Amino acid sequence: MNDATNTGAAGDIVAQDVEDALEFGILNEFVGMHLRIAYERAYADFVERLGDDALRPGYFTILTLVVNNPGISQTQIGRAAGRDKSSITKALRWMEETGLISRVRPDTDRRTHLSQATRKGVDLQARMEIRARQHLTALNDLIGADHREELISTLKRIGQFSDLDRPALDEAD
Amino acid sequence: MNDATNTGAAGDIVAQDVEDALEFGILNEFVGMHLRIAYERAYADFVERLGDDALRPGYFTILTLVVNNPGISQTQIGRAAGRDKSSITKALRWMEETGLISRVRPDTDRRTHLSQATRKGVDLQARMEIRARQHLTALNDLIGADHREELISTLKRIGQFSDLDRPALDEAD
DNA sequence: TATTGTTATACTCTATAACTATA
DNA sequence: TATAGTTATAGAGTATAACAATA
Repeated sequence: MNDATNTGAAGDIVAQDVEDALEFGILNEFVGMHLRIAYERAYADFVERLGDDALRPGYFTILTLVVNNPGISQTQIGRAAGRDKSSITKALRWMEETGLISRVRPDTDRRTHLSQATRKGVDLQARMEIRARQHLTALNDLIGADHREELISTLKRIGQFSDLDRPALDEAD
Repeated sequence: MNDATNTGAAGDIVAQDVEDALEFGILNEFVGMHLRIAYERAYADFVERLGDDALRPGYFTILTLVVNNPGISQTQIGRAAGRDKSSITKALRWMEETGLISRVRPDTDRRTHLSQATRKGVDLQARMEIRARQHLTALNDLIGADHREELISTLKRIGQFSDLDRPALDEAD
């Protein structure tokens, strides 16, 4: 690691030679940064592979939940996708207007809106799922067949992580 | 999986009972969604653990790169952090004004700005790194000591993934 | 011609809080 | 009182494109 205690005297500063020579320090272990970069790459690959006219990953997630769970509510969608219910409103409205889903307010509880996919929604989801599987196959080539399940279960554990579960920590590493 | 081919007749729709009963379908394998959720949880834990007055993860990443690589340029920081150079400008300007870093335009190439941390910047980074390691320790408890390296190397591989490396894919799964 | 850093701008995704209508 | 969904608003994080200075 380089000496970084110089307080700012400008004369002796020297440019870093090449990118490869950089020191990452704690960033090598900084899971959050690697999660962000990996997420962005996965997102971009999905969009490139499915084309600009297809639904984006977030909407695909919602539509897939509706297709697989006719009668799902907006709140349930939010919980399943790890988002606040308010983040789902616009997507569902758009899907209803576009004819991908229909929503019903049941007499037994007129607060809730139960969503189900229309034929058009089911078909779109099915077409997208084929492409999505190609995307996953490409990712799996990177991940390695024997590591895939472990990766996903690890990500799920991190996703469920909350400060409630959190053990008290008094010292570093 | 439920029958989802209903085209919209409203009478027979039934609410999903409980969240646990939901069908995720392809979403179970949908790495991108799990990456996003895991990233958000990791980000939130970092912020909670370090406090509101500390730098956020993005700025911590930049400051750490500067501390570990005196003389690093803005473009190098961007590449190392997986972001466009334009996304770094505001952070570096702010850190300079706050006295965390100083920047020098060398006579050998007056286009570039070489950053180095001041004493104040080094101290802040060191204090934050202690807390950041507590955050990583908590994450590692979830990840499992024996899975940590593999997780990070997998995330790095996904992060470097580009359509250039991408093999042609003609069929699903 | 190419590169560094800057600026203006805009986009995506998401949450918070206040609201309504129901329960 | 509590819950489902809506709305308005705002924030974080980031990229694109055009630009000036410099190489």
